[in-house]
Amino acid sequence: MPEQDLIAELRWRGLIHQVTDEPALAKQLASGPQTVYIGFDPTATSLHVGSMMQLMMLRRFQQFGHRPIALVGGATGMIGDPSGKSEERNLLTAEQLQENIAGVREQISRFLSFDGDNAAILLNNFDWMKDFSYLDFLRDVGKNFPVGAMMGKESVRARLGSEAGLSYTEFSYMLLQAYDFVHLCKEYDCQIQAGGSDQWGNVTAGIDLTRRMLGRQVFGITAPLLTTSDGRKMGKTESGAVWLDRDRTSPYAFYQYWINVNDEDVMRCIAYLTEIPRDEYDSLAESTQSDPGRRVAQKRLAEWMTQFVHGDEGLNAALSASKILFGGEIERMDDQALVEIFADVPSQELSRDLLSGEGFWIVEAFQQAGLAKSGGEARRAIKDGGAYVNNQRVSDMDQRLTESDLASESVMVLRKGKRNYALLRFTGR
RNA sequence: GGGGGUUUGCCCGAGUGGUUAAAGGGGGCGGACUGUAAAUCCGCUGGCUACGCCUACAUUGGUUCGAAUCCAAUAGCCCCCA
Repeated sequence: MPEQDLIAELRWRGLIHQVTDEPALAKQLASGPQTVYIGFDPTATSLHVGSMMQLMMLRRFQQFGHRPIALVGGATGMIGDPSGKSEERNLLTAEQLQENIAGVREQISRFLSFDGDNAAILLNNFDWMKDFSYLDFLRDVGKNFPVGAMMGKESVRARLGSEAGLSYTEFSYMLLQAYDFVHLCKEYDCQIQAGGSDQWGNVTAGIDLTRRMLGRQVFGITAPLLTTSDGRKMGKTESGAVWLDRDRTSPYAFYQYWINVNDEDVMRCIAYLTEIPRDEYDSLAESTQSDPGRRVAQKRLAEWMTQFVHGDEGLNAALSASKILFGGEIERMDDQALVEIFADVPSQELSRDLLSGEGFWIVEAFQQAGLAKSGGEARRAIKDGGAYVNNQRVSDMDQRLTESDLASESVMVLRKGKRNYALLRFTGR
């Protein structure tokens, strides 16, 4: 692919929020392969969909022949970036940080190519920060930071104006990140730092520092944040963030998240997060416009994302689970298949004896399954017509469950409302 | 330190002696509609061995046949004077 198209590619996808000296950067990009870096905070053992933007950004650079550096913030993670945070962060423990770094590294490595002329590089800034003494750092780096300029940064101003305040530690964060850029520029000839728009302050701090310390012009480019049309951050559900790690967010839940994206947001997600090309994008946009009910764009987005993050088998699992959970009869299935499909659903093990004799009272069953906090709540669900056993509505308050109500050898599928499922497994004797 | 006010169910907020498990709104949960959406509409929203019983209106103790409603003390919050 011709290098000069990168900017155009990023632009039509809406991925350029701010750039420093765009004409010079365009020239630089056109002059040959460049090295670009993005930092990732090891705040958890997994990245979430918010970080996908950054990951994809590196991929896009790589696809256009540039060399990406993914920097895991082992050192900066010890401090905590105040950008966009309204309160002082708790410091992570050393062990926690180690685990996080390992998890994040593993994930990043899955999405970049480590072969060829422009093989990606994975670094940890702890490696060059660990031997930097406090005194040396103050003399070499700190000296180049006018406090006035630091005070002007949005991330600092926001916090100083609030009750939460800002510790010296977090105040110093930007020096560390800025120095990363200097280091990468010196050691890897890295001249571009990318990131989310909340990183603008840190990025420009790095650019200034590089100019002062190395006398070199380097560039910054930030992408917009992934937000919904009403301004909220995307990638959050009631139960928390949407993670890339299948143990935290199953392929099914991941798929469902994207399927449910609003019409107003879906095209932006496709542009920002996928590599679906322009012409298909246009036809999806057209379809969303003319026939929103079919949700062609949502399906494509969910499919692409799930496939990309969880592979073919992840996507297949998500698709088959979705099919059953949103309609299908549940009958004559086997334990194995049921448990797989309902992998996300809470389950309870109960004694099989409950099913013999009189049977197991439906109200009690819903309580045990965790679908109702009290008997009253369970009764209400039944009265309101919102209680289902194996996807069939229950109307009789006094119903007793027996072996004939099992959906498979030992499992019963209870549901309250549209989507609240729970499994009861009747085992033992 | 003195004076006044306030305290209600998940939240806000009516209610000043008896059909009050407590108006109304929000939220939540169901249902209908729908596109596994949004909007809209409807129902439910203390517990239980459930047409009955129990526990609830800051806490404790009183008055009364009967109190969330009256009295007293205690605690929290708010305001005014010093």
